Amino acid sequence: MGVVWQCQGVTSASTAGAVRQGSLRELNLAVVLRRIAAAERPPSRAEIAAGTGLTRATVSAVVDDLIAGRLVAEAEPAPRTGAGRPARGLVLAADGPAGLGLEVNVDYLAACVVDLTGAVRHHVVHRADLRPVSPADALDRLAALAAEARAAAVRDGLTLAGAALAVPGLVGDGGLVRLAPNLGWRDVDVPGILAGRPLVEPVDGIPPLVVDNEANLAALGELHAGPPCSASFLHISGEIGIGAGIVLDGVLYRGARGWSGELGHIPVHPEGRPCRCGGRGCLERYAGQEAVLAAAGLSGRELPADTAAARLADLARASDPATLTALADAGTALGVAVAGVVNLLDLDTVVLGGGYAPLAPWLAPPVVAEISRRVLTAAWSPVTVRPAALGAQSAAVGGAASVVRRIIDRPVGWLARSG
Amino acid sequence: MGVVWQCQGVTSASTAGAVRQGSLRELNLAVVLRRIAAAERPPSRAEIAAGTGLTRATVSAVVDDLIAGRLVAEAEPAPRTGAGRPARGLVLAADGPAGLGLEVNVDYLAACVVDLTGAVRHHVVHRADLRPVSPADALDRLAALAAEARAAAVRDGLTLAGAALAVPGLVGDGGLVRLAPNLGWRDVDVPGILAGRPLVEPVDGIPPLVVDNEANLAALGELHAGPPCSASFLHISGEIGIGAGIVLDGVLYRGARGWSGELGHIPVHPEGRPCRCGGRGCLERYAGQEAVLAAAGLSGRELPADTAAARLADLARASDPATLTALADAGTALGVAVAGVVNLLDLDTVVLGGGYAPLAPWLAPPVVAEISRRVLTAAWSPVTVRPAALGAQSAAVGGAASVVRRIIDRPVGWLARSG
DNA sequence: GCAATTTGTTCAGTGGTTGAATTAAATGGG
DNA sequence: CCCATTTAATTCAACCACTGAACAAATTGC
Repeated sequence: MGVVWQCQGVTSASTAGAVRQGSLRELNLAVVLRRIAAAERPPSRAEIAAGTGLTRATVSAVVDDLIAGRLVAEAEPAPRTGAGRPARGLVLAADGPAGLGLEVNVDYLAACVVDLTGAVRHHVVHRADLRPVSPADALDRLAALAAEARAAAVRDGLTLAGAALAVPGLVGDGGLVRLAPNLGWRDVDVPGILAGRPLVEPVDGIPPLVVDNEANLAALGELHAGPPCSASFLHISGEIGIGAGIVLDGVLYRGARGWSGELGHIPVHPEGRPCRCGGRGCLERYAGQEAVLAAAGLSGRELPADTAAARLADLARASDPATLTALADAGTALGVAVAGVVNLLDLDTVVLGGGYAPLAPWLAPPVVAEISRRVLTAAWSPVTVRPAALGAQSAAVGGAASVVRRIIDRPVGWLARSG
Repeated sequence: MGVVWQCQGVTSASTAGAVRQGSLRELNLAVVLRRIAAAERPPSRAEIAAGTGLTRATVSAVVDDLIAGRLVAEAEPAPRTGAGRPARGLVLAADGPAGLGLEVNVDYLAACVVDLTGAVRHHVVHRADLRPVSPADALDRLAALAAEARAAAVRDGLTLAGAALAVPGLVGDGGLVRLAPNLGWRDVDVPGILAGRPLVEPVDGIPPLVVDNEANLAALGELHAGPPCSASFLHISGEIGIGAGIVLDGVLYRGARGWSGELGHIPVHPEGRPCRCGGRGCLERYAGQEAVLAAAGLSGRELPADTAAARLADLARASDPATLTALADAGTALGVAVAGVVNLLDLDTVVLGGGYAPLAPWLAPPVVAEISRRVLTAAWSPVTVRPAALGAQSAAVGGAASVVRRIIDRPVGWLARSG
């Protein structure tokens, strides 16, 4: 089994939308499964029929297929509501397909398994400074971690249907990592290096390995694996660089070339501090990790990137004046950039993730202040600023969740597998 | 026939996506019609079948329905290509349904009719300073203009299937114009005022009147009525305020509450000139019409808003130094804001529309300069900055085009009408 | 004139939804 | 305890729209 990369979200223009005979069932499988996934408590076949407009007969037939394919299970009877035959509740199966989420970052590797219900079933983290390690060696270690997670999943009766790898950098066509500055990677052909490693079972319609930006996958995690949230939000991953995942109307927006979310280089002081990107006054120079550490009187080189945020949070909790000022200034700069984004996109939620998550108590107030000062429509309806629900490891979880989401959105690929 | 407002792009969550028996034909009607609309030269039934994956038999049946419903017509035989029975080309009908586009702006009213092919069949403009006129009176005059356009359309055998009204302001639920500062409107219930005026024939699935922001409709015009363009772009309407219509992956993004596109209040100098919005250093204060006129030594009050841009263009063509400096500075400020947007959204095209369209020769170079300086990914693939293809009146045309687009995207509503 | 070729139509066959009738499983009143 | 009532889920004949193959139509080229 080879490892193939496939661009996410690209629909072939050739046969786009054509509805053939069998597509009817294919589409209705997805409709019913999505409804089960989105419901707050296990719905009955009758409720699904009433909600979708399909006949009870059709829903029964579709549900039979889903149960036979181990995507759905019948839950214990729901609490009595009144007269009549009791409904049998339907839930997503916890022993069917699962997604494998992987992450390479500056000072750790991670692998996790998420099942259909969105539960994180396994999670392994391997701490190590990966800057001096070659890409091939780093991916070797990652493959070992993945094999470990896979074995654990198989023991639970789960089938890994696909994998997603989060990297802190720009990803181009074919899973090529164009540039991951803090990792020191440039033009690394990840699928090529991992080729031949059996990470997952092949499933029609699910790419065996998707490589994506860390911020994008973290946003997907917030959307699919976290508690119910707004359909249009910005997830900010504050690391050394500042990336953002943009979710609009419930779908991740990747940009014309897949390079959206470069929040770190939004100008906040057009003729301010020079930036390594060639511009001046980029947000990264005011709210990036290095800038905040320097303003707080710490040197970023001394401590691993991952603990930098924790260190700052400790100092802030201890009311260290330099740290409090540094965080307030960073929050203001962040707020200026975010206010512009909110004015442009009319978002109702901003999520502080990555390294910003533990610092949210100090960053959120100045961000909110700038938003209410600068956003025209804030008067009519408020903008929520909150820390990421999944915390720092959300990229790997988000990647795994994006895999199971694909199955929910197009279950026929999985059903065709087991025959 | 009452006038009803309906929010664009909102799919009812209740029956979302359920595919019933008849939906099959409904969806395939749309697939085939879209293909005919998107084709560069009239495609044959066989070409459509090959392109969509449907059978020739199915395509024939679908096309028969479309021809019977006056949405499609057979074109004259295409030039010979070789052996075999010659194909009969299919084109969108020019005598079927059409859209009515309306616009209220500071110093003019406009009405236009666009047919299925995207051709502007009629266009009436009524110049008048509307700032001293009450909303009810302004809408009265607009209704008269609409009646005129309607009569002309009927003479051509066209049927008006829906109307869209562009206003320079924020539009809330129910077509309520929350705030149109330059018009002096606040909480104007447009559908209520126009209620009872027969603007269009009722067609299932097409709201009789959509009220929308001018920048949104202008972007839709660029997308649907202009020459083929990128699927992800920003259309900037530079008037007294600066609005933007955002098209992502071929669909207009309206925001969580429908208030996206407030480009004018993106901060470009966070502690710079105070703005009437309450913030400081908003783009509008550096690149808005009033700011540019003042920098060029002209007073905005003297001349109607519409001719201000033309006046500036004249002066620039005559190499007036103050005007050239003013435009260069405005372009730089615009470029700073746009660079941030492009970094965030990874757009490949920026369209200068509204009052910026005639000034594009002077504004585009500094915008391009800021983009190439500040956008990380500009090195890999360039960003196009160009004037709007439809020019200044694109909002009305875009509104009309958005109506016919609805018919192309869901023809069954129209077909159900004529029985 | 005839074979070759491509387009478009006809028609029996089939997959999947529909709607009504039927069975299943509970509650509650007499 | 029995039975009417109520709601859930299944069964089954009917029907709609697509499928695939065969056929008719229209043109080129030998």
